[in-house]
Amino acid sequence: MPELPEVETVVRSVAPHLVGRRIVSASFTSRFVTPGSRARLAGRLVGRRIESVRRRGKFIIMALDQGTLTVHLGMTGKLLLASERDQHTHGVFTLEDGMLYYHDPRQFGRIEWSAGSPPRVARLGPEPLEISFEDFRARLRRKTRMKSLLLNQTFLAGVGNIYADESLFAAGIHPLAMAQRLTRGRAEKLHQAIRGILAHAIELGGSSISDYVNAQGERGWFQMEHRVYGREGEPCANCGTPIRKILVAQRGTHFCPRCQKK
DNA sequence: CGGAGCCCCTGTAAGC
DNA sequence: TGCTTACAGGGGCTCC
Repeated sequence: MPELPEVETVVRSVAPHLVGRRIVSASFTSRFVTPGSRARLAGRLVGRRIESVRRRGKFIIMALDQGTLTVHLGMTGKLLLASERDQHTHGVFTLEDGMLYYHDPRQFGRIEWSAGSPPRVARLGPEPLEISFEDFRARLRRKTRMKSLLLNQTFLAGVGNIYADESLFAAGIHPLAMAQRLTRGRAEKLHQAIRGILAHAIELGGSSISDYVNAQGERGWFQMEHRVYGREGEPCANCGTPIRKILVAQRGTHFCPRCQKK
C-alpha cells in the first residue's frame, strides 16, 4: 500500500511530466474516488496549468493556476503516465503534452479539488523526515500504544502499516508499548529508525508488496528489506525467534516477541 | 482523549 | 473443481 516512500516515489516520477503543463480535459468514473459531482470536478480542471507537484504525508498535492488538486492513493491507487484503460481506470487527464491516468481497483483513494489549501492536509502532523528529536519526543506524551500512534496521521504524516512495523522492529520497541512511557534513549532510537527506514525506502523506490508501481510502471525494492512485515512465522533476522502477527488498531501488526520490548 | 468496531471497495487466498 | 467466506487495509465515522 502506498505510504510516504511510495508516494514520494510517485511524485518524483510524475512531476517532470506534469509541472508547467496545462490540463486539456479530465474525466472521472468513480463516485467513491471522486465524491460529489464528477462533471463539476472535471470542469474545475479544464484549462488549468499545473504549477507544482509535491508530497505531504501520503497526499499528492498539485498546485494549479486556480485551486489545488489533491490525490490520495488509498491502498491500491496508482498514477500512471501511460496505461491501458480498464474497469479500474477512474481518472483520465489529457494534458497538452501527454496523459495521466488514475487507476484504483479498491477505490479507497480520493481525488479532490479545493479552492485554497486542502482541508485534509491541514490536519496532518509533521513530516517524519523533517521533525526534530525534541519535537518528536514531545509528541510521544500520549496515552496510547506505539503502533496506534505511528498510524495516526496527526502524530506524524505518512507512516503507514509497513513502515510502522519496520520502524518499531528496528528500534526494538514492542507495538503495544505505551507511548508516554518510552525512555529518552528508546525515543531517540525510534526517531532514528523512522528516518533511516523511510529514507532508505525512498532510495529503493518504495515497497512493492502487491502491485505498487511508480508513474512509469516500475516496481520498488524495499520489500526485500522488510524484517517483520509479511514475515509471520519466519525467523527473526536478529535472534531467530518466529515473527508474530497480532491485531492492533484493526491492523495486522508484525513483530519479534524477543527483540521488541514493552 | 483513546480505542473498539464498522464501513467504504474488490482481488486474492483459504476453506469446505 | 467450484463455490463461499475471510482477509488485506487508509481513513473517517460512531459509540462508549
